[in-house]
Amino acid sequence: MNFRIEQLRWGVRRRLEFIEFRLFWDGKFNRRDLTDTFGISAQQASADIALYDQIVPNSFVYNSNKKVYFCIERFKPAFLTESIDSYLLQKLAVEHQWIRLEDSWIGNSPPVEVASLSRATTDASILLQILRAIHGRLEIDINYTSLTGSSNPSRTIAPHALTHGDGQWYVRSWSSNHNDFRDYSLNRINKIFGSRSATIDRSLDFEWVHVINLVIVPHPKLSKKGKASVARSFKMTNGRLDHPCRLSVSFYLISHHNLDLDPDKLDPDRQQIILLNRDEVKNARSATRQMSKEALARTLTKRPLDSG
Amino acid sequence: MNFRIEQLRWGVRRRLEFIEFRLFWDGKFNRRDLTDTFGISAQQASADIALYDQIVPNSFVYNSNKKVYFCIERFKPAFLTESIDSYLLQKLAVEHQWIRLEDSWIGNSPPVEVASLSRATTDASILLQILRAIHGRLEIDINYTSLTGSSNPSRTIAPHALTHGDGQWYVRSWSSNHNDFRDYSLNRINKIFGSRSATIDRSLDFEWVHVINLVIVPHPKLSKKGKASVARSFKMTNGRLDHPCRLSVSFYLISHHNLDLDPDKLDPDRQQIILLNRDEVKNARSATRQMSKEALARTLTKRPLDSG
DNA sequence: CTACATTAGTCAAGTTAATAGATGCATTAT
DNA sequence: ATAATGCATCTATTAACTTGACTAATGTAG
Repeated sequence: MNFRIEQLRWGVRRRLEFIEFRLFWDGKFNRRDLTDTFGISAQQASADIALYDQIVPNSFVYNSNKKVYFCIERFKPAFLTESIDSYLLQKLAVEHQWIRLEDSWIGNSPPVEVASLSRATTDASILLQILRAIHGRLEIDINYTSLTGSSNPSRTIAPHALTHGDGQWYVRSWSSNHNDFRDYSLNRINKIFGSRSATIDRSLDFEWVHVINLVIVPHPKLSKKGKASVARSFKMTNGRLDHPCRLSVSFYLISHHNLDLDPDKLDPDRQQIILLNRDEVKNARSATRQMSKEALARTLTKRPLDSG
Repeated sequence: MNFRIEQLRWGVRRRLEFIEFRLFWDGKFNRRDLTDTFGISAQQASADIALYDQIVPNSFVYNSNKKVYFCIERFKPAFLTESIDSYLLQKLAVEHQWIRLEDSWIGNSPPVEVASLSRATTDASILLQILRAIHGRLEIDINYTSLTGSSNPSRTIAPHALTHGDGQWYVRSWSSNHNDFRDYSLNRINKIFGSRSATIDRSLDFEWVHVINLVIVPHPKLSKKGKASVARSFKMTNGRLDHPCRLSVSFYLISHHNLDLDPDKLDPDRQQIILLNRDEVKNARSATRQMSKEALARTLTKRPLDSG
């Protein structure tokens, strides 16, 4: 019989994919795994197993002793998109408790330890309101816990984008209180009260709009082999990485990799990479801030803007 | 009619979940979204939409003008048990190109920028062989690009666990060449040739087994408000975080958050947190290394060990 | 050693889910 | 005006899945 994977229904395909995922990464599975994961009957699970055997012959053998199906070495996966990330990503997500173990396809897996400090999570309704505000071009009043902190927690912001930096989510927004564009940490927004149409033109956020090229090279004091290794790890070409990124985001990258410090301040092993065009980036940031301020001053003295 | 969500079949449930996900996070969806995502017919999609309407009444209205279903404010989701993470996690994974946009449920979403340097990915077959080695308690010969590097790239390691630190995956292993336990970066393993039964007892990896408590507090030079904010962000209780972690993993945490530096070396805003029991951790590490060495010396002089 | 639980496979009968094909209706683009 | 798109709904048919009944191999408790 001739089977075409594409013409299988979505549900069936996912189950066969599951069988393959387990076979590939765990080297084994049994019928129970299927019935538990998808809530199907034992008969249907048997049928699926038989179907997979037809589509990918010689992929497993049943060991009636241990009561599991073992994979046959060098079987050719037909469903998996061969991305390693699907496995490691699921492991990471499970370890971080981002998803439940039951919702992942990870079966028997080795001990894993994830080095990270867990952060406070944002309330879903807060994120939802932020998304609505971004979409509807709204200006919202928030209760915010600032780090350097004025005593008044009230802010009025007009958010327009999300940023992820260093394990945290930020919302890029116009701040009516400061008359410029800033990042607000999602999990420091305690409450949202009141909203109205925004009067600021998002395209005036020059630090967001302006993309700069970070030129990154291995730390010069590393050995030749060390440099080559770091270069490969960061996917550099000719020992150099050109990483374009928005000015407003460059801050997180620079701070995360300590790229703003003097190269001698930390060990080469620790530092690993340095920013070649440090001054250029620094100048671009201050120049852009200045430009932004002037542009804002011009538009604000004329009339409030609302971008279509 | 009475519907119970639990008795719906897996495939149907996922589709209704999808409708709700889009309604909740995007505020809208249309039939096309369903047919495209799940490869079902238009008729079935219509049926699903009608079914969702029965189960969760007053959740959406059809706008024949714009040809989309819009969510009704304050509808009560019935399927999404998940938190905010299901949304942000998917966004992050898509941005990192860990998963394809088509495989996520993210629809229309705001601009997002992720601050991170992409790392080289590991070959699936390498990870697979590592997993097999961990599982089968094997010792493997690898070709490894070390950072500090001897000129000979060959190593013989007996891996026993995976570690994720600072954006990279490592495999915790016994090194026959160095006679101790070390971390090997997954994407610096170029090739695996040869394998045999391991002769080392994993439980002798004291730095892995030993769990220490990292005592973390906000940077003392932060303002009172700043401290409170940092405390909340890191989910501290009484302004203090007790974070238990394996000694071998503590290194990544400490280095990532610059916890080994003198608190004065970096700005409080930048440093944010400090490690209160720095010396204790340091001593524990060297003591454990010493203990490990002695234990190894004892067992190796007697006979090769193999843990059951 | 027997009795029993577990895991698996299969056949048959019946239900539910999904498809194809066809019709109508409303909106938007040409 | 005409074509194209998106949705709803009807009928007939097929594929997917379930329940129920029966068989077989293995491991374990008594």
